[in-house]
Amino acid sequence: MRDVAALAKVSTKTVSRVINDLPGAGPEVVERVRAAARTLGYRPNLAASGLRRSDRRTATIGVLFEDLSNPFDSALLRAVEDRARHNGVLVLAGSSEDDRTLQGELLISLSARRVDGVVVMAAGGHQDALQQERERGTPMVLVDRPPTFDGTDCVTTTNRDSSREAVTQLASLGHRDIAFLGDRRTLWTSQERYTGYLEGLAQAGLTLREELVRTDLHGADLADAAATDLLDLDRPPTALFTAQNLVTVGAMRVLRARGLHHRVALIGFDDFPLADMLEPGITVVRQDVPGIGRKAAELILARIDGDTSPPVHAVVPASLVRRGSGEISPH
Amino acid sequence: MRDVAALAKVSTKTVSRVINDLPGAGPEVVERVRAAARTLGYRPNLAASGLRRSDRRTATIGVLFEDLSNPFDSALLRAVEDRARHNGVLVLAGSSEDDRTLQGELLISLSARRVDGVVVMAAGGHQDALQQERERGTPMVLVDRPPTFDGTDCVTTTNRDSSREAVTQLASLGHRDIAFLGDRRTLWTSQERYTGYLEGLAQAGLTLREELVRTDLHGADLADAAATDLLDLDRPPTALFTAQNLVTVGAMRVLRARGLHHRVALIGFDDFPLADMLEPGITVVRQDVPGIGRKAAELILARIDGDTSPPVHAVVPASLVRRGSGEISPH
DNA sequence: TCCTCCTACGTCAACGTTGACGTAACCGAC
DNA sequence: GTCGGTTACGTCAACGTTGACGTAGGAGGA
Repeated sequence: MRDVAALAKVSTKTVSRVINDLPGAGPEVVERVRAAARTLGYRPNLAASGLRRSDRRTATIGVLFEDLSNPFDSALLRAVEDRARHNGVLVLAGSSEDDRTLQGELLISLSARRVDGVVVMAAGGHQDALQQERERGTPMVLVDRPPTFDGTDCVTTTNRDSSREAVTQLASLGHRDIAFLGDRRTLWTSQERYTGYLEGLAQAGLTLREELVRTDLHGADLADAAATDLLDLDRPPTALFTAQNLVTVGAMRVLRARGLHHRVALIGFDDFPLADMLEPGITVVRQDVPGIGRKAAELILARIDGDTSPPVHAVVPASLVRRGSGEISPH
Repeated sequence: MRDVAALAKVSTKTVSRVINDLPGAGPEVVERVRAAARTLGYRPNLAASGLRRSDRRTATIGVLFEDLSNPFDSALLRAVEDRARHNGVLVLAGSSEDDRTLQGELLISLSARRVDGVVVMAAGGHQDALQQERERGTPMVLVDRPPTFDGTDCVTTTNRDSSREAVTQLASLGHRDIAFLGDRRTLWTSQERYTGYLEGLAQAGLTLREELVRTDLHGADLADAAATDLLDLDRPPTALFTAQNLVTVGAMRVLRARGLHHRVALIGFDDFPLADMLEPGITVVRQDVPGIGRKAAELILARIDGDTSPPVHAVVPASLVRRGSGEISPH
């Protein structure tokens, strides 16, 4: 900046005025400064600027999801990024692996970089680190899972209602033995979807068969094993409700391996690419991922802009997409 | 920091020493400072620190890919992120939409935030903005596509050789009418894969039928239309080589719609989730995405650490994954 | 003519932190 | 007892930028 000022024969303050489009600089001075900045390849230092400015903004938000290579997470990131860029805000992204310790460390890293706010997919278990960061004043929006503490915005989907709808649909086709395959029980979404499953059973007048419920299926291998085990039961399920996308894929794989993919019904929570191209197409509960991301971004940007209205829990509706696998009757 | 110093009854310099684990602070002073920092919830300001430190690092790198919601890009991001985190480095991520203007703007945003280096998937066309940023001294690694200027590291895959291998495989089954469906011709990868296609034809003694070559298929809709058009030819292709993952999906969709998915052979460039679960399984050229990401991250971290060895063009081998669709004979 | 107001600049200090350097106290050696 | 060296601190300025404030010169009105 000093070099630019020297080349344009003005003070650094005037350079500051020019690059920030502030009044108080004559037309030919503006042109001189612009030219000098161009020839020197000058780029303002946003960190130094933020240090001095009164609002102390970095125009950067943090995004802490579970796994950025998961299609759900990356679609969400993209939606947040698009909305943020609209405001000139960039995104510092990290994967927490659903590990509280790692999430806490990443949160500290983001905090040290003075992000203006964070959008977090909370890791399972207690949320002490999140709550602490929130109480330090960091604007925060949780996505996918709600906070266990007060005063924080959050955006989720209709986990329970949509799960109930899926199970009701299966029951209406005559299924009486509907299995539940879920992700880790520590996750709120898993619990909600399980509750929806129970509600669906109850609504259809079906009794719960405990042995048809498998949870903590973290990863495709565990899902494979659980599905295999279920199909080996004396009275195997005629329909599966898989409550997470990787679990759905694992179950599908097992059904195909056994040639049962046209005989056992399957509804999965979360859509995934190519679900429509399989034989049969996979019926899923589709979340409105761009909608969730956009909403989360709008909330965090509003909070950063000083919105102090009461915390919001936005629920973005999911919808059942019928493609065939969920429309298979029991025999 | 001043508050911590006051509470611990030391100078800010001593606080600095303690939080940076520098010598020159007695054991009980260290403890007092740590306690004070804890009770006040103090977080060092990395921006201010970087401003003053001699190396001027922000421990942040920029990642500029085409579309973070594309599985290829997000897997790459994740690989870079993992390797970077290992060094305490965080990732500022952005999607360029393959738009040079947008990419340039994002590059300026990253530069203003003083990222230590950038990993870029160059947008098609000229790379003036990239070159300019590079010449300003920003460490840079290109992925997926090489630079059109000198002095910059890059990591790509075996586009040409693997494409040739795919076409050779189809020809060896007796296919003589092999179509090429490619992404935008401005992309280096498209050109390389097309060259590989030509080499494969030549190697098999086949002559090129120009009408079987369709390029600039940006997006699934264009791929659909091109595939439809090809299959409507008087002498339609008996095999398709699709040179990008979205194009592959579009072609698959058309083949299925026409009931030709068991009759027309298909090999795609880039693997995608569930390619193995389709009927038939889709034969693809699989890139080693984690390998590419790791290599790119290692290169940029090394450059940031002052590695001045000559620029590297790392080529990470891809491999042909046979799943069925590429093993269909012509009648 | 003189005063006021505005415009177009410049000067200075401060944002939070650390490098360079200073200093007081203590240690061991001669 | 003095001296050189080490340890454990503190002081000061500077990183790149901007808010607060100052000032010179010109325009406009009474």
